[in-house]
Amino acid sequence: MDERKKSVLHAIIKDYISTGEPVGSRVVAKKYDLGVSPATIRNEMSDLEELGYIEQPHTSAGRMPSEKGYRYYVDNLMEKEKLTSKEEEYIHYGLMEQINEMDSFMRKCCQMLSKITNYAALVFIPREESGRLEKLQLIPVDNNQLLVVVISHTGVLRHRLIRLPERLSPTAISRLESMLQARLKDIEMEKLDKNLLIEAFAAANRRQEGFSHLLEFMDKNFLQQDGEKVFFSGALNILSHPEFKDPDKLRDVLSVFEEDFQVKNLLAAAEGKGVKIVIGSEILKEEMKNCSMIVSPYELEGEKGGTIGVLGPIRMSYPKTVSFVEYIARELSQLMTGRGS
Amino acid sequence: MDERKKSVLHAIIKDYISTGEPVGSRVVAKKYDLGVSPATIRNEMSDLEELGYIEQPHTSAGRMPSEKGYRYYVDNLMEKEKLTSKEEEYIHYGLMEQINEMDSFMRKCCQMLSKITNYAALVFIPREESGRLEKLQLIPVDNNQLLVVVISHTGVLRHRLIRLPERLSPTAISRLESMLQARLKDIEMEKLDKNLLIEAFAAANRRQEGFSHLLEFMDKNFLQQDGEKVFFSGALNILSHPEFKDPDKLRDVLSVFEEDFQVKNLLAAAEGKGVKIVIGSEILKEEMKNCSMIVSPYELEGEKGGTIGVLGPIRMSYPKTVSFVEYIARELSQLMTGRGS
DNA sequence: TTTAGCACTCACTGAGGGAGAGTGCTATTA
DNA sequence: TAATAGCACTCTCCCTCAGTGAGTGCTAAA
Repeated sequence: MDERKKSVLHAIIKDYISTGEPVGSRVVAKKYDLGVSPATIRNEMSDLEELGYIEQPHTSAGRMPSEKGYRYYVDNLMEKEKLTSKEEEYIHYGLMEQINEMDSFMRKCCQMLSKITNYAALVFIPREESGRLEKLQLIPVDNNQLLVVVISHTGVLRHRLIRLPERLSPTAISRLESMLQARLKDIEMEKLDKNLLIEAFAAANRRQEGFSHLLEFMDKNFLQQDGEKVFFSGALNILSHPEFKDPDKLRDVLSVFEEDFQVKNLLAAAEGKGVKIVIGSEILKEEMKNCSMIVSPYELEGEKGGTIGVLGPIRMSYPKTVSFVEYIARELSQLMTGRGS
Repeated sequence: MDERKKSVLHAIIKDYISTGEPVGSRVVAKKYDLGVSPATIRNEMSDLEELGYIEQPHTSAGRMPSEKGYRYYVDNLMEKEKLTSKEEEYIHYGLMEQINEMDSFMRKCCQMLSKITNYAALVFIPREESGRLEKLQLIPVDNNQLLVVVISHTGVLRHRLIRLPERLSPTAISRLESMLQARLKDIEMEKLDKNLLIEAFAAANRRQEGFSHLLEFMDKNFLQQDGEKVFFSGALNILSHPEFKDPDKLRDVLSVFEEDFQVKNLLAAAEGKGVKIVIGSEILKEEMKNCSMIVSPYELEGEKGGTIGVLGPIRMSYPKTVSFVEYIARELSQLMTGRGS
């Protein structure tokens, strides 16, 4: 792969990304003046095709990059395009607006990313590490209801209202509370489900406490947190890219957005360190073979957080989009650090 | 509008709904034998067109219903199509699977509706009436954090973790607790925002309690519940209807699903008693002029709940879809009654 | 009032042909 | 030996044109 071949490949990919049309030898020679004639370019193109970096939709059409070509491009040829300070400001102040509440902030990041890139944006928020149980408190609401509040040593809180089969006296409640507290303290919050409570109640029963009928009123994931979350935004941006004018392809792509876990899998598969570009069939999902993803991890409170990224057509404006994803992931990490709540 | 005109209109609409093609006089005469010749039908059609119930895409094409035609159809001609007992069972047991948790149950209803009708389904859950404050409790989590729990007389619960600027002694906390409790008891939960707390703290300050610096750590909608929620499902079903093969129309419709509040407005506009059918431009949203909606209110715990409905092309299978919406709204109301939590 | 007959309209389809873009090959040049 | 110019060839795209078929509206007859 000599220098000239690289230049030709680079020119073809740049042109194809901006026009969407197969690019011919004449255009390469003229627009990206490499100082040689179209004929020479043709020879180089012929070689590049043999090497698998470009392909022809049909004889007598220009060339367009293959997946391998894109791969080579993002790995070796592409120069990231820096954001202008205007863009950075726009993003920064846009995100600041929603800084108060985690969920809406994440949503905002997602919207911002989709809006500014004009691709679909995805955000994955992992299950939060909630630590060990620190405190359990029972608060009587009225004669029929009892509020169970559980707090972990990291400050994560869960609560649940349960119905009481009968009135419990304040002393009975506080006895139950200290029994449970003693029994469950320091246990992993993740393990806090009904089975564990059954055990705890069984132990209490051995001391004739007789609370076990309470169990009937708790369901299986008693205090289990929902955990993982996925946001996406701008799914419709796909409509504006001509490669998805075919309804079947469109359906393929959009169908993934119908189910959260699919989006999650998508992002999970691309996990890694730093910005990562996944091209076409490298996304191991048949429906996505016409797409590329650019994803980046982000941090929460200085620790590994989730993943944020965009999904667009393979013919994506990589240099700019990479910078956007990178910048927003960094902003997100910074803004989510040291703010509490 | 004599009987024969009605029959012709009915036939045209039925045929058009099932085929999507403009229907000609020959087809009406043959398939829906009215005992007259195509020529007679043609005369009737000519009249119906003059009356505005049907229209022609171009001369020499068959006729198709106008919005007015559909309106007349759903009001006067249509017979609801009963569900088979198989369908009822399928829905019933499908919904039962998710009965435990309100949110996922609503989501399930929505999915069920979209799946079984093959249109897009929408569910609106209104802000819950949460009643008056019954009990306020402060639970220290650690030296830096305080959990505020608020319970209404109807049993609705909200909580919030706040950071403390400094350590507070248990007695200080319980003093604060009883002060707030006394001050805020019986207040409408809806009004519970920061302004109210400022007042409460101000009152406390007059007695030199000095907790007002806590205020800096609360944000504006301190204990405000998010309230309204919107689910939708099966937006992609629209893709399978040929009237949306035009990307612009498709975009119009799908864009509404990008923002919750738009979906909410859509449903809100169609509120009423019983199943309601909204046709084409009756939906007062330009983007939706090619769609119809069938919506129904549902009940929560015997009281007015939210709205559930489907959105599809104007050429919708009304008789069946109405029954589906009706049945699911009824199931939903019944299953959401008398289960607590 | 209904029907049969008939001329007319219009969308759709497929064939045919020209234009244009681009290639591959070959012979020539530096 | 590498680069170039020339040229024939290929293939898509677009336009036109005629044929077909579905369906209508009108008129005259039953």
